[in-house]
Amino acid sequence: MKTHLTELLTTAAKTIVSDAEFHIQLERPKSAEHGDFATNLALMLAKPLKQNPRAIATQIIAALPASEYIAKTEIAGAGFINFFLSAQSKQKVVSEILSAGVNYGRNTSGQQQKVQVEFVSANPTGPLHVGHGRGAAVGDCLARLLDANGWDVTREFYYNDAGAQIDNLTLSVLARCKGIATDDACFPENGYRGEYIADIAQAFLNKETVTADDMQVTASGDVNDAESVRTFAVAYLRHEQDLDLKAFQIKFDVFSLESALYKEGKVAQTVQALINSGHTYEQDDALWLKSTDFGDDKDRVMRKTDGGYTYFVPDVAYHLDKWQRGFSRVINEQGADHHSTITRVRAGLQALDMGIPQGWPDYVLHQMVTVMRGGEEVKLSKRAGSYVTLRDLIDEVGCDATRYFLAARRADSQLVFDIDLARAQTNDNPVYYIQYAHARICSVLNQWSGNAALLANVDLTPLVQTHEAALMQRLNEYPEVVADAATELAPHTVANYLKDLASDLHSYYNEYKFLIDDEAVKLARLSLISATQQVLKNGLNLLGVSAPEKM
RNA sequence: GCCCUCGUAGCUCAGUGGAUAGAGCAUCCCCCUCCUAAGGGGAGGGUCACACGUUCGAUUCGUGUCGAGGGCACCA
Repeated sequence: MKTHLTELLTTAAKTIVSDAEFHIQLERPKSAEHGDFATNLALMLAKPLKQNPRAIATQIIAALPASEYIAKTEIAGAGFINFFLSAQSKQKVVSEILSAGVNYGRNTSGQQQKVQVEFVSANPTGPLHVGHGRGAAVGDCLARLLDANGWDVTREFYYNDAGAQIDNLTLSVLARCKGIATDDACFPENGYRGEYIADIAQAFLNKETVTADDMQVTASGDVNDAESVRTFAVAYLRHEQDLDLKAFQIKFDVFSLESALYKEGKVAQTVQALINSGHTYEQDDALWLKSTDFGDDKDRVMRKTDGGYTYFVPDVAYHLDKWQRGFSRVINEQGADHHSTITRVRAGLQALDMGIPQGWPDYVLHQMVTVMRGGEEVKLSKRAGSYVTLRDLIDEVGCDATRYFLAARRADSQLVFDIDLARAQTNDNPVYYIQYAHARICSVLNQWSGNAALLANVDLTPLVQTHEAALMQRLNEYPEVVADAATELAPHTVANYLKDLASDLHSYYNEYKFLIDDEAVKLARLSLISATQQVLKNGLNLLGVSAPEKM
């Protein structure tokens, strides 16, 4: 419809502005009084034509080719042209949805190009916390959105399993094995003090076996074998995180390990490639990258005087690996506390001189999450010690509500997670509000004894009420929401849309009855709510939230 | 000190270079003989942090100030 209107306006505009440059902007007015679509074309042409915008609007409307889809046009405000669509063209969406089913809203703009979404990527040093949960919800939703837009999506999780944090973890577990209390002076100064460390120590002493992804590790039980403690602790925590992810219903296609980059020589190769490209230099017994050549505010050390690499070197190696695996597009979803790595990783990749685009990869950063209960901030978890775990949250409010709340806000604004609200089974809670709309429709359709398959072909002309028009208009917007959310990398817009759609449905539900004697009106209405049910389901699926048939 | 993000109703948050800035909660008033009241309708509530620019038009774009959070190591 948008395309159609754009064509009409282009034709009309050409009769007024010969060859001048203009482009058609169409928007959906906030108020129904302003029609179904509006354009500011006359306002934009006012300056070059040096004419009153309303006068221009009159000329445009006069030059507009006739269309069966448009019921009325009018000039409003400073010079807006408002379009009112015919009832018939609004009704079309219902049969479109019912015939497309789960595919309604999907498009092929991604042309099956490969895209990788890397998210969560927690260090294997503890259970996942709320922040990881936000990354998981946003990242998974991004992946679903890209898939819906025709991209070939790979979900990837990267483990920093080779750095100082892991040494720290090892020391903490060792201390626990030896029975050193967390408040003892002998306990590692920056050690991990959560209860889970004691669990790992106990399991290690019991010589247990743990499995994570593709690895299986059996503990030696020997407290003098630090290497065994290290591998066991990492495997144990990866397994824990696997369980966290499972509880959150998130699946990854690929797990990448930092340690593997070292083992396979990719870190060394990357360093050599950087040296060869001439963007490095030796100074003070260290190897430096001239990252200032690529927009960084200072040069960065790559190899320390002790011979070890700084953390960003494996990061560059990892991203080079992504590039070589054929991901011309990569989106990294991470906490905003990592934003300083962006410049460095990109600088490192530029320094390789391998034709990697300047702005590659893309980043989506999320801000911090504060958890509230009973009006007070929740900071501690018994299991993890210093932070609220994702599992605590899922156990308390459920997977659906957790996913919804963590994905329903703009990633770049700070998020307050209100546990009481997420638990509430009332209209306070947007998750239930949306799911309830879906369940209500299911209930009505169940009570109707007819054949649902026939609804795709009923006569829709009885759908003339204001509530029906509003609902159809909303359903019509869904494909744009899916497309825009992916373009903007903004999953939260899907959540907002669903809330609005549910609201339209509830209003309609309260105003009219569906199971009535008038067969023609009944079928048309059932058809409309059936289409609404489909879109609610498709949209909830993008968020990874279930669409229950009963509540 | 420098860099990044944010600042919109009492609270949690949407939103947009354009028409009277929206929703939910909270407050107040209404609506089940009726397909799920986990619902609906209505009222009140705003200097879109502040200032100055760009623009026909700025809450939206730019600069500065203030406030919140984060980042600024041969830590990860």
